[in-house]
Amino acid sequence: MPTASSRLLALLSLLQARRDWPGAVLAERLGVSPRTVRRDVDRLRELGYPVASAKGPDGGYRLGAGSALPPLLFDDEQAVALTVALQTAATSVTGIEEAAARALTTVRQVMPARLRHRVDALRVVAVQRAGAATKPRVEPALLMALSAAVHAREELRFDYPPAPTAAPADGVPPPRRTQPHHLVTWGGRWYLVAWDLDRADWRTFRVDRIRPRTPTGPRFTPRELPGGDVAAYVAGRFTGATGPGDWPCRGEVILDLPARTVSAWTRDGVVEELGPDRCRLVLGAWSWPGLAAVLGRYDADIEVVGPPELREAFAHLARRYTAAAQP
Amino acid sequence: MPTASSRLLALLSLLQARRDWPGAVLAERLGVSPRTVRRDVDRLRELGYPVASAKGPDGGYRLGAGSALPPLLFDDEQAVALTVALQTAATSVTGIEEAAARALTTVRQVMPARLRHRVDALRVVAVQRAGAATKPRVEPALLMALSAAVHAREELRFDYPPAPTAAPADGVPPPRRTQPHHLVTWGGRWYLVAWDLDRADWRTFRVDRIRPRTPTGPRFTPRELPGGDVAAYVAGRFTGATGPGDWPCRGEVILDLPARTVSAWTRDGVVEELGPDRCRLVLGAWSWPGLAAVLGRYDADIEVVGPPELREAFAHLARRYTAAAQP
DNA sequence: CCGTAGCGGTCAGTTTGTGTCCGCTACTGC
DNA sequence: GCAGTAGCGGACACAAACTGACCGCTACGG
Repeated sequence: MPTASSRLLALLSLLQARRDWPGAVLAERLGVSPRTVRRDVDRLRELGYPVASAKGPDGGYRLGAGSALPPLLFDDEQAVALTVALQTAATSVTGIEEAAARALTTVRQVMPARLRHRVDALRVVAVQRAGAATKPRVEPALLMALSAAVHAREELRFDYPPAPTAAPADGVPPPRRTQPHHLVTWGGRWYLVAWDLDRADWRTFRVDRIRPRTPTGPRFTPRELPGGDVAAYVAGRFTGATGPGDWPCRGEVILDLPARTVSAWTRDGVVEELGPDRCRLVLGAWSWPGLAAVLGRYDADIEVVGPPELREAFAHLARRYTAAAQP
Repeated sequence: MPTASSRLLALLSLLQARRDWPGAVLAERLGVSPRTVRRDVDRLRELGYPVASAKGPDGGYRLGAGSALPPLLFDDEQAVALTVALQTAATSVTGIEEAAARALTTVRQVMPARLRHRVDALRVVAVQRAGAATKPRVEPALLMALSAAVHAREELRFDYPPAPTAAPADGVPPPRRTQPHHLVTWGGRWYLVAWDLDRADWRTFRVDRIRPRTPTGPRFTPRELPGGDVAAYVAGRFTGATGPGDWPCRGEVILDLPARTVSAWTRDGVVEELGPDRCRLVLGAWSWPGLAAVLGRYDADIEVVGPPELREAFAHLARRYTAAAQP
């Protein structure tokens, strides 16, 4: 039998059972020398268990907070929030579902019995919106690394292979040099909002395509994001001007509908009121026919402001729809 | 570092998180050979942990119930998952963001310092998809009450006011009598999947409209959901037959595109492969023109299978698009 | 009846664990 | 402040274990 491993677990339960354990007693109980006990305690500490020790007479080892002692004082709402958030984590963020499940069982352990029961009773089924399976998985370590750079305000270099749809460039693109400002999740995908030092402009990078290079660069002083609000910036990024690989097509139309109605039905895009039953809509999409199709959703007369490609797409779709309407 | 001992703890943690773990997957996760995984499992069994295993295809390891686990600690991945899940909780579930934030600070307290720093460094901005603000807030207490009924298998009576869009009925509808089976979140909304005793059929209720009545009824024996899988049932509910207030229009078309391509671009809906470049798509929407418009996104020839309303909608949209294409 | 997946034996090479010995430091009580 | 106690940790040599590779075997499901 593997004496070392099982002894470690035994040591854990001994430390759990009593407040103070002199090293000599532990040595005897575990059948090893005091030196080995000290080594085992070290190992536990390396694993993260907070083992406190006191020197001098009445010294000894004791298991500190963090694993058992103070049952975590959650109120009911916190317990519900924890459970729901961890059980549905996969819906908004791919790639961490299993870690989230483990985290839930871990916190469960340090809860008072009453809350533990609540957690057990709360079983949530999070149904993915279809298409979620195709979302890229993001490594927790990568998230951590990027966020650490944001937090430390350290310049970040990374490789960023172009999207496969992009035209093949000549040779390997040089690494990006950036000042990372925000880590953002939007629609189940991760983005890094950063100032691109070479392009001297803000960029929104897909986290799953980022390959960080070491070492990180010097510290930088954060700039102010245009508009100040990250959420607004990112939301606008996907509807406004063409970003790197995002919304290659962007068009402008006038709809015979109240601005209120249109914005209620519009996920992204900019709506501007022109009259009680008339508004301007600027919207982005991956392709011109796609954009034209989306604009058809509004069941209202459409006047194309531009660009011409959008007009052509409407003509294209009109032909296709005419054909589809034939029995 | 004692790789063997910590690996045992990691193995325990993994086994807790999921029902079934193929040996090969565990081997990869732990960074050892499958042989060593088998040995580790043996060790756990020697230490008294009930690890069940199944041979053959779909085999794997699973942790039996009932054993007292050693105090497990958060590892790096759990810390990241916890932080991300709690910071982005509002994205998938409205109404718990504040409780989630408080829960995070509470959990933070029982983490080793190293992980605490990681948590602090991980700052995530969760950007709502537009339209999320209109999502109804759901009370944690209500979720808890419903989930408790599901867990306890107690029949549930509740008032369920009809959607405001429905025709005004005469008088107040009587309370629903149901056998609640699953609590489901989908696209930021909450649903209760239950067997409606009066209608003798399955129903999907919007949680935010449910007003429970007390007391709850007697215990019931769960029925089997058609198809067995809740996720599939709910997903189908919103794309298939008309549910309560969901997807009033549903149509079927054949597209000249590979099924893979279509499902990659389809949030909801059922895709069926008909050939290498041909597939059937069943999709739901709020209106016929809306459905026709969405189908235009795929930039492929469309053959309408039915219903006739969809064909008409295509003709309607064709006229509109022709007009829009005029300068 | 075949493919998958868990089971377990053997073996060699290497890593780790262990006890012993020893000097050091922190705390307590006298 | 001085002794005694108890935890800390380096060094070292020997023993034990762990690990991966390779093997054939057994259930199970289709």
